[in-house]
Amino acid sequence: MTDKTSNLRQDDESGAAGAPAVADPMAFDLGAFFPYRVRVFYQAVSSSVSDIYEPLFGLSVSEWRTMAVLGPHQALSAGEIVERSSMDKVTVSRAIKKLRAAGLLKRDIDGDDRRRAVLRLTAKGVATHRDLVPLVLAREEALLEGFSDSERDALLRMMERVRRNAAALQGAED
Amino acid sequence: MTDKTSNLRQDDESGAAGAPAVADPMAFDLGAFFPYRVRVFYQAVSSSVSDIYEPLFGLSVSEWRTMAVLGPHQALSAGEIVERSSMDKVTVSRAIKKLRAAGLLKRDIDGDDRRRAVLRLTAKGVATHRDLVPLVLAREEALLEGFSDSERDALLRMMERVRRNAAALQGAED
DNA sequence: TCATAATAGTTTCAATTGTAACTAAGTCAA
DNA sequence: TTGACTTAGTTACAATTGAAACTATTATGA
Repeated sequence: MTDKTSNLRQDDESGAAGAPAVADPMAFDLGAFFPYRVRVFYQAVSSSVSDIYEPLFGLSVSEWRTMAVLGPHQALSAGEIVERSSMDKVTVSRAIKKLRAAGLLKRDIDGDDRRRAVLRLTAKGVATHRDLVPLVLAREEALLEGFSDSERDALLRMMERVRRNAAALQGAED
Repeated sequence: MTDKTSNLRQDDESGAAGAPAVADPMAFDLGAFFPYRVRVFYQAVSSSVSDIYEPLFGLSVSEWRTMAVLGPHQALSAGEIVERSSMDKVTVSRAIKKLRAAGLLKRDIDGDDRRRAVLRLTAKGVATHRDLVPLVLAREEALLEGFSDSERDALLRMMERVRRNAAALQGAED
């Protein structure tokens, strides 16, 4: 098993124009491919957190995120939850439906604009939020165990730089 | 909009035992939550790469990964692809089915163990792999634009440290 | 050697997800 | 006004996914 760090050969002269220099396309190593590493990283983090809120509180990812957004910002519309959670509106709509059925969230139709529904945590929702938040924060802390403050900062900054590079490759910046 | 970096307050005295110190559970900010940032990062990277292989080659994520693994390691069983791709066997089985239908991959039953099927890229599969790999590597490079070698290294190392922390939280190490 | 267990891979089923189409309500301009 | 457009949110539909059950084959142990 080769243990290489990168698929790119930076001292290669041959890749004159657009296509980058590659030692040998057939030698491509998925395990060294940055996006693959990102996925493995993401999956580990993601399932580590959902191991908290799923079995203990019966919440799906989108439900947890909806609760999380509503915690500090009492009284948001579905659209505002979409903005603050980077989920799409269908996902949010369904999360709201489930959370309402579970009695964690209530909905009031806005008097001025009757298309708009204002969402609030119920007393039960607030209690759940209060119980859940310290647990997920503890898990966050455990994931970053051994990282100094400046390392955490460096990691977040680099992730954000990559994200911006990705956004620049699409039309839509930031 | 608060622009805080972390939900944790490290100078808080109150969190004596297990539960970490939190300024105020209701003040939890999803946008500052590390796992949320990881997801945003992952989604940007992931869709940036699939923008290459999906429209241009009609491959799904799992199909691309299967091709990628088979490129350098001609002749693997489905199980070996599972190991090298961190996909589950159902996903791999389906990717193989599609790739066979597309004529990119062929399957031979192992003579010694007839449960086992050995998979190889066809000539067409090799050609596709050869065309595709430089494009995804160029995209990888674009995502890491502006990163020095040592920064790339630092990012990968930190992602791996987090992943190991996550693995340690489950039973199964590494 | 035959019953049981293990392994490779596939299929079934149910849950999750996103796109597109849709309903309902509000805005705006002629 | 009223007809066209926009916005908020939901529903319908199709694709993706994973857990569990299943088929087929091989290994093992009494």
